[in-house]
This record gives sequence, structure tokens and C-alpha cells, in this order.
Amino acid sequence: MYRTLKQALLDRIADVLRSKYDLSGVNVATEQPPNLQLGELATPVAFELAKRLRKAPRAIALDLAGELGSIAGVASVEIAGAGYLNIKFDRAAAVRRIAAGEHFDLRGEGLRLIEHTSINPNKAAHVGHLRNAILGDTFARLLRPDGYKAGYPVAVQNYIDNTGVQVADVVVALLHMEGKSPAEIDALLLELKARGERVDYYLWDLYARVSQWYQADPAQKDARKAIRLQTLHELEEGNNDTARIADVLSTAVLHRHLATMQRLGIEYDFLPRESEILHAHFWESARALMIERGVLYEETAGKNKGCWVMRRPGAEARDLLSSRPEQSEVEGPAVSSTDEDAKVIVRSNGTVTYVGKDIAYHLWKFGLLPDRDFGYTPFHKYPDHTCWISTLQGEAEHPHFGRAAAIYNVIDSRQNDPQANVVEALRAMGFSDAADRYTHVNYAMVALTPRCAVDLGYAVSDEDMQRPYLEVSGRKGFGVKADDLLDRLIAAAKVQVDARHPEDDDAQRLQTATEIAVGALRYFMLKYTRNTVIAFDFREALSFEGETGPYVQYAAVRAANILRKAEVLPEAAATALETLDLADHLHGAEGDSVWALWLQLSRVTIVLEQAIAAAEPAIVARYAFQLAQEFNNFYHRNHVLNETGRDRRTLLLGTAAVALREVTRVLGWLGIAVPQSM
RNA sequence: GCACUCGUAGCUCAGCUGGAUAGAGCGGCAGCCUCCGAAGCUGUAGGUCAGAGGUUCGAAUCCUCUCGAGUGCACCA
Repeated sequence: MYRTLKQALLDRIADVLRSKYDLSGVNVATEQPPNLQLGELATPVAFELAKRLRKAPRAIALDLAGELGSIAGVASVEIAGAGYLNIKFDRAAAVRRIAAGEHFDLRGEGLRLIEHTSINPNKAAHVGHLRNAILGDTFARLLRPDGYKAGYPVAVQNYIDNTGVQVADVVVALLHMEGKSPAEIDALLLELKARGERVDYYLWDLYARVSQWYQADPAQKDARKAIRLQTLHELEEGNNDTARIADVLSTAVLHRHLATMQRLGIEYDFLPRESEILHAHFWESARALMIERGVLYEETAGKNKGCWVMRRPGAEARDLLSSRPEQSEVEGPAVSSTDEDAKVIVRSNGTVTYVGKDIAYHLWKFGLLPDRDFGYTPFHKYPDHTCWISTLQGEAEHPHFGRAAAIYNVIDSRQNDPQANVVEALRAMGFSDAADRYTHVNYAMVALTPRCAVDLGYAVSDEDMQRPYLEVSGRKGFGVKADDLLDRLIAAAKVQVDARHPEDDDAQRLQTATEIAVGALRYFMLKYTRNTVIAFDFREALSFEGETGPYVQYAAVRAANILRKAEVLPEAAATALETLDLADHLHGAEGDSVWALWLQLSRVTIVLEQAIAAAEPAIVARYAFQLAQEFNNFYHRNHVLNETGRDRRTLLLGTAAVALREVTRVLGWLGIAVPQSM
């Protein structure tokens, strides 16, 4: 609604500027005035034009005002201050349109490939991984087609680095540190399963221990590092006992990660694995393509001699600089032909670096490696779809996930440079369209406050106590596990639900507590903008009051309770507004308290559009909170069930119904359910 | 050393492409449950938007510098 009216206003202003002043392409700013008395929509465009037209802002505003009044849905246009144009909506018309669900549709063609989670499959998920997965999952919900929008085709990928050094480490731990045989490892996994223990938890501790073990004995240090390297090679090579054990372990952990994420309503469509990228030889194709496109070449001199490197953007300028005569005389002629800043893609020993593999993988994502693809096989069944995993020989019938029109990689900000390398490679290869459609959805890490670390029982040095926050580290076993946090949240919510709703059976109370816990956790991870470091604190994360998920859920539950007690169906309450004469009830102090909520409700599309454009789910989270706040205002100023005026009661019931509908919708985008009671 | 991000109320954070009196939550203080559920609401105190210049009709927002914080900068993975 707001989106539609704003567009109509912008279009009309553009028309007037063209016909009256012969101006085009003016960037017209709009804003929402600070209070309702000043209207619903405003523009300071007259200030902007004053100099260009050499005319007083107020005079320009006056010219424009006359032309804007006739826009459908606009009640009046007023000039305020030195030249603000304040637009007042036709409130009754707006309410009817919102109630009827009219809105600007958001849609687009072409697959959006969203990659998130991507936890190394050698340990349990922790709070940092939760932020990643919740951000990615929420962004997918914002884009996906649903009852509100046509949206975009979306596929969600969770990239699995199953041949990396982290997996090698836990294999080393079991085979060499603990001296278990492959058969004993198989038995261990069965035993853990029988005892109901989580494999990912078991490996969490083991991974921390093996990291120590490498360093523990100075005499053994080199030998142990050699074992690690050897294990890594066997892993990459495949078809051996080491690789088989690694596969068994990483697959078991992967199942655990999917289970953890499913508790939060997070699901995936495809799990591409590093092992297939290796064994299906993605890199060989990418390498040929890069050479053909002139971005990969063999370095013949300097520190990178014998490597295949990629020139970095801006490097040519430095080349010219270093080939100036005075430099050449000092440094020798060789310097002018080498680029010391070039990125090494293939090492002098012939192995490819991470960036190289990543370039190959991203070429595949955009359908730019036509001769390579994964094999696909089903891995996990969700209630309404299947998650596929990469394999060498897959099913004949399968969906395909490459050839994306746009990709979104949810990866933390510490990967900014490596991600930029991939984009630059695409651009250098001439795939500038792909480079433009590559979005690194970066976010700052989740860290622990020193205080929190101490409370968890970790030893914290005096130096670390002075730091603002401490980075979580799987290698050190330092962090809060995702399942532990969720368990604590559910327990805390359950205490409240048990006390408040003794009439519900235990299964129902547990479900309610779980929905509240998930709401609290998802909201907590989403309310911070992406580039804010979350210094994790139990007190804040476990809070159900103030700016939290449960606050928003509570508003929705209250709205539902009103309708239930009034014995009207939400749909009927909303439809009743269509034939009602609303004009008398939406103005004055009483009317404003109702209208303020409708105005907030009118902003759904504009908020969604903004959140998608900025890839910033926090915008939606914030809006959900504002909606709930506005509903609580309405709730306290208007006693719906005691209202005796028939028309006004219809309006109030309709308002509660539409508020419930929209809050539920917005919470749905955040992956948060509305409990049946709270 | 270089690059990137940031510095807003006691604490944690918002502040959209520059726009009207800089906003929330928590915490503090004072209140509100015979009335749709108090996981709620009302009121109140609290800010030199790190500092200094500049651009602009207008700057928390853009530019420069200074101070402070964080992250990233291997033929590692």
C-alpha cells in the first residue's frame, strides 16, 4: 500500500517536473513525517530544486501541491515549514485496500542460489554457525514465492568441505592419537548411537584435544605434522581406508548438523561436497578456461617462480611504475615483468589453492563450466521435499542446481578478501555479468564476552579479560554449542509455559515452549545488522522481554485471543471492513490510535523490498518489532470486546484480524511461529 | 606497514539514496492487574552522534586529517 502510493507520488512529481520545468532524472527523496499531524508521506524535493530553478522552495512546493492532490488515495497535500510537501492519505480507502490484501508484487525470473551454513563436518555447530544459518534461511524466506508474493525461484545450498584439514584432524585423532583401528572406529560410532550420544559433541572435544596434541611434545611435533599432511593427502586422493573413515565421520556429523538446523526450521535443497568438486575434476575445466581467457599464467621469475598465478586488478599500474628506467637500473630488468602481488592459484608443486577450487565451484554455480556437473543422490527427507547431496555416480532423474541467475554466499566478513578474489577472477575472465550477480552476504562474527567465557568455565588470561570480546574457536573447543543453547532456551520457556498454562497437556506445553525458544533465538540473531559483532551474552539471548521474538509472538497471540473471544473468524473480521463506512472512525485522537497501526501495516512491501535489496534481514526483524509495539499501543487504547458502537467494534475487530494476519506473515519470513497460547 | 569495517544515552543497538525536535530495548526512578493475559503498558531522568576541519539551504550520514577499537593481509587449509 505505502509502496504503491509512494510510486504514484514519484511518478506524478516526475511528470510535473517534466511538463512544468522541463526537468528529468531528478532524484526525489521521500520520507515519513515525524508525526501523524504532518501526514503520512513527505518530500523535501522543493529544497533540492530551489537552486536549479532559482526559485524559493515554498513557491516550488506550491506549484507541485496543486498537481498532487488528484492522485488516487491521497486526501490532501500541504506545505509545511520552508517548503516541505506533506501528503495525507485517504485513510478509509487505505484501510480497505490493506484489509483486502492489495499490494505491489515482488518478483523476478531466474534461479537465486543461496549458500549458507557450510560448517566443517568435524564438530558440533556453535553460535557463530547459528548466525550464518539463520541469516541465510531468513533471506531465502524473503525471496521465495509464497502466499504474499510471486518472489524468485530459490535453491538453498550447504557447501560441505569434507576433504579439508579439519576433517583430517579428527581422523588423525582417532587413528593415531587414540590408536584405534578402522573397525574400532566403526564400533565407536555404533556405540555412541546406541547410547544416544551426539557424534558432533564427541568430536568437538576430540578436535580440541588433537589440536593440542600436535603441539604437545616438541620431539614428536614434526612427525605428527607429517602424519597430518599424509592424512590430508589420502583424504583428497580418495579410494583408501583413511578416506572411508573420513567419509563415515563427516557424513555422521552432517546428519547431526541437519538435525540441529531442522530444530530451527532450517532446511536445504542440495549439499555440494568438496570431494566431488575434486574427483569430478571441476578444476581442470576451470584451469583451461582461465588460461584461454588469459587470466592464469605461469610465473617465470621472482618469489612466485614456478607457480601459476592470477594478476590482481590494478597490478598493471604497478608494473608500469616498476618499469620506469631509474627503478630498472636499481632492481634489474626482471622486476618489470613480474607481478609480486599476483595471486597464486597453482603452487609450484602442482597442487591447486583454495581460491582456485573456489573459482571452479563458482563458475559451475553460474553454469560457466558446461562440461562438468555433480552427480546427485537423495540424502535427507523433509516433510515436503528432499535434500540432495553430490556424488560421483548419481540418479538419472534429479533436479539441477547450477546455472543460477544470481548467487548469495552467506559467509562471515573474515572471508571478504578471498570472496573478492573470486569475483575479480570472474570479472577478469570477461564474466562481468556473473560478477555483478555475485553477492557476498557477509556478517561479523559471534564472539563471547570475557565474562561469558569465564561463566562457561574457560580459563581466560588477564590480557583477554581486557578485550571487548573473544572469538569462538572450534579448534580450541571454545564456544557455545547450538544444541546446548537451544536446550537452555526451551527449558527456560517451558518453566514459564508450565506456570501459565496448566490446562494444556505436556506435549502442547513443550511445543509452545519450543516455538518461543526458536522465536527468541532466531530474533536474537536477526535483530543486529550484519556488520555488528554480536558479543554473545546469555542474559540477553535468554531474555523473552523487550525487543525479542517472544514480544512479537505475544502481540500476535493477544490479537488471536480477542478474535477467539469475540467468536469471529479473522477472515470474516477483515472482510467486514469492505462495506463499513470508516471515515468517522479514523480521525481525531481515537481514530489516530487505530490509524497508526494501519499505517504501520501498510509498510510491509516497502520493508520487504528494502531488506531484499540490502540483503539485510534485520530490517524485517526490526519492522516486526515495530508492528508488535504498534499493536500493543492499539490494544491498550482500544478495548475491543467492550466497544458498544457497532461500526467501531467492527473496525476494531477488523484491525486486530489484519494485524494478526500481517504479524504472522512477517514472523513467518523470520522463521518464527505464532504459538497457540503464551 | 597496507586494505576493509566501525566509534551514537550507564549498557546493547537502530537511524533507509544527506532532510523536520537523533530513536528503541535493557538497566535506574515513579506508577498501572475487581476491565480483551502484566512475556504487557504509562511517565521520568539520561546524548558535544570520538575529536578537528571542509562541502551543503541542510550533516550522525558525504570528503580530509587525528585519536581509539576490531578483522583480514602465505605456494597454510
